[in-house]
Amino acid sequence: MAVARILFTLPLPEPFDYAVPEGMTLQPGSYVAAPVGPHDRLGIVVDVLGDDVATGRKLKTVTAVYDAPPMGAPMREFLAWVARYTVTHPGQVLAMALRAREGLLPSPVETRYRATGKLPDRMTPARQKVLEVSRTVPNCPDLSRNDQLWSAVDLASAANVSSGVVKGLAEAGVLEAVELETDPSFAIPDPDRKGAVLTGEQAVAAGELKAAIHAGGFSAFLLDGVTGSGKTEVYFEAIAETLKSDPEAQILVLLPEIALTQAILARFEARFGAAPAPWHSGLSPKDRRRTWREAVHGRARIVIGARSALFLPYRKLRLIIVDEEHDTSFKQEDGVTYHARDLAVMRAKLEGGQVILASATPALETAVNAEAGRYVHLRLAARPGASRLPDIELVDLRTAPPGKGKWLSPVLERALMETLANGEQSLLFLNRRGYAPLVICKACGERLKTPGTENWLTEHRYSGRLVCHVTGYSIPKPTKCPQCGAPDSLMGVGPGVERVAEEVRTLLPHARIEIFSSDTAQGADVTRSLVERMERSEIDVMIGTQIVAKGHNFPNLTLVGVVDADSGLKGGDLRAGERTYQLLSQVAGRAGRAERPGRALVQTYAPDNPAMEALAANDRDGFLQIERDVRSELVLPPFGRLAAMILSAPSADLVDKAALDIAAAAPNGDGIEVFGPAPAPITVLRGRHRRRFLVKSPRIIDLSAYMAAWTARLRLPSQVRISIDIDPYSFL
DNA sequence: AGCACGCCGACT
DNA sequence: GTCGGCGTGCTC
Repeated sequence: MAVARILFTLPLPEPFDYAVPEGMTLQPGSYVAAPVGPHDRLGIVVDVLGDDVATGRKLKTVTAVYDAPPMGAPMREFLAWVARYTVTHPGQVLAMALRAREGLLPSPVETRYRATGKLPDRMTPARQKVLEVSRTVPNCPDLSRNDQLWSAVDLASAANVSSGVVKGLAEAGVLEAVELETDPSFAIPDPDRKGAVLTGEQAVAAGELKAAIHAGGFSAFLLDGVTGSGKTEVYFEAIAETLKSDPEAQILVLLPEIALTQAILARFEARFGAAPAPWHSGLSPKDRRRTWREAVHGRARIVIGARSALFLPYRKLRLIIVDEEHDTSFKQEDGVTYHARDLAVMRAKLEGGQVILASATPALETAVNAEAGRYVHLRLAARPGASRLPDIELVDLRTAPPGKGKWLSPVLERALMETLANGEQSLLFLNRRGYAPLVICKACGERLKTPGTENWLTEHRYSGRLVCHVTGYSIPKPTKCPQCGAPDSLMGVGPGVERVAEEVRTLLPHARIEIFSSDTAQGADVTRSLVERMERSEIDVMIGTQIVAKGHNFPNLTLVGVVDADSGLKGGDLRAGERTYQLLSQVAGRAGRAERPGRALVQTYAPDNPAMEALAANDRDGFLQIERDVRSELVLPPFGRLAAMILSAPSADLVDKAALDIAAAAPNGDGIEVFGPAPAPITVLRGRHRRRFLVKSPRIIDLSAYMAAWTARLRLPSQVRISIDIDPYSFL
């Protein structure tokens, strides 16, 4: 009798051994159920061993093996590598891969009815009505074909009869029952449909990708081109080539969550004649199960998803595309902390496939890898068609400040007036929701905060509330100061989009003004309607948060004003300059995308900051060079390594005490510096007080191993929890 | 992660 | 005298 070594989706210290029953064949990667304590649990076989391993041991028996292709060796290696790198339990990483475990079972079926053409022996008005309705197509989103397939309930209610009538007709053979899979397979993409005609430069890039796919084996590419340069068309060619090269090949396209729109799905469908399989946190349990099952069986050929789609156990993953690879939403911040872009490269390497990182403003890490030759650098410089990048001007707020109580400088005010007079549109960008980011009492100077924290409350006039953007805490705006009791003394300080809108209304009383932020654009419908009205020029001035930076193309937009370009630079975040550059160049790129030339005015108190200078000069590579030198000098990523340890406990007292013990337990290491403890970026989260250590090391040090060694020897009170974040992104 | 076992405070 | 708090340890 063989022995199976099984890794469970539980934080057990190691894989457990089980006897394999007669007649069950298992192999490494098989999905199995086996008893752990009183319950059967899901796991995968990591090894199949001889019966000598069982001698002298009382082993339990594997309960069942699921009918799915076993998880391949590259995926299992990937999961093990992720666990080690992120200092997480292997079982917990496995749980991420098996998040839709219902997909291991066959699709549920539901019974539908259709007319057979036979007539009942006895016709009644009710039966007549049912027959009429049954010849129409039900309004059912799951049926892509023109199927006249009705569920008994829908048919009865559409015909306005009782379900007994339908049942009777089915028994009489007038209606026939059809079993329909609840989770049908996805349509198969067709790589031979014609794509867009590529420009010379695009064809060269596509040619390189195709050659690598044809040659096989791991290779990584940076597809580097401004918005509108045709990156998508180029990687479509790589997808088509991969589909052609192997009838079982699967392709994963990773996008920032916010970019996973109907529009991008439609674009894939137009190119390949089939919509890709979607994967993101908002999927219904049914859709989640469907995509998971189809991915595991290798039937979903193209999966398009947010960062977690990287953990699906594809049967044969050959190509990964990370679009907008610089986007910080690829960094998972809670639970298992990982960066999907970095992991995508590792996964492609282990699978022996290709990975394409696409961006107009590559992350420094990516640029450095490309420069070092680890990635093939494909450049798309030209913007096809008449559109061109806007002229970017810095507005020096030190010499041309806004009037008292205002946030728009005279230069920007004039530009807004001119643009309106020309019948063109303006977009003002300010990455601050609400009316004012801080509320103080004029009488006593009290700053209103979320109780028990240092988080300021933001005034929202739209809703008449004070809201904490960190914890979600929210109260109606008090009529008197909660500290000193002075009436009508609370005053909003600093600008938010609502206040800027108010200022524009005063400046341009006849303009049509809208705010576009996560507060005003709740739900896909409202968002779409705002975007459509902007496209149809029914809005003159749009004031938006970073939600406007992504992807929309407004042909009549010719002026972009950045109200406070410096806000992103504050806070000592090591990627602050980089992120500011990426965001601002993306926002500025919204202007003048059609025939009309655009203009971007960027208000700043720091016009000589390298990020600002490079932005004005449209010199991305120059900017990256400066950032690179700074990071290299300071031995920060990607030239050094960083890790964070966050500890939390129900009380500040407890967490501070634990922090001292943890600090004392830090192992010594050559070149390793430990900073902290300090209050964590979010000091109080869900009732838990948090402290953080930051660890810095040279590149050659295995920082994951160091963090693992440090935590392994800690003995902490059970209320204190610790989590490790390798290569943290938030520092504030 | 669950779940059971085990030792100290407010109840019938 | 018990019911129940959650701290500690185990699961092949």
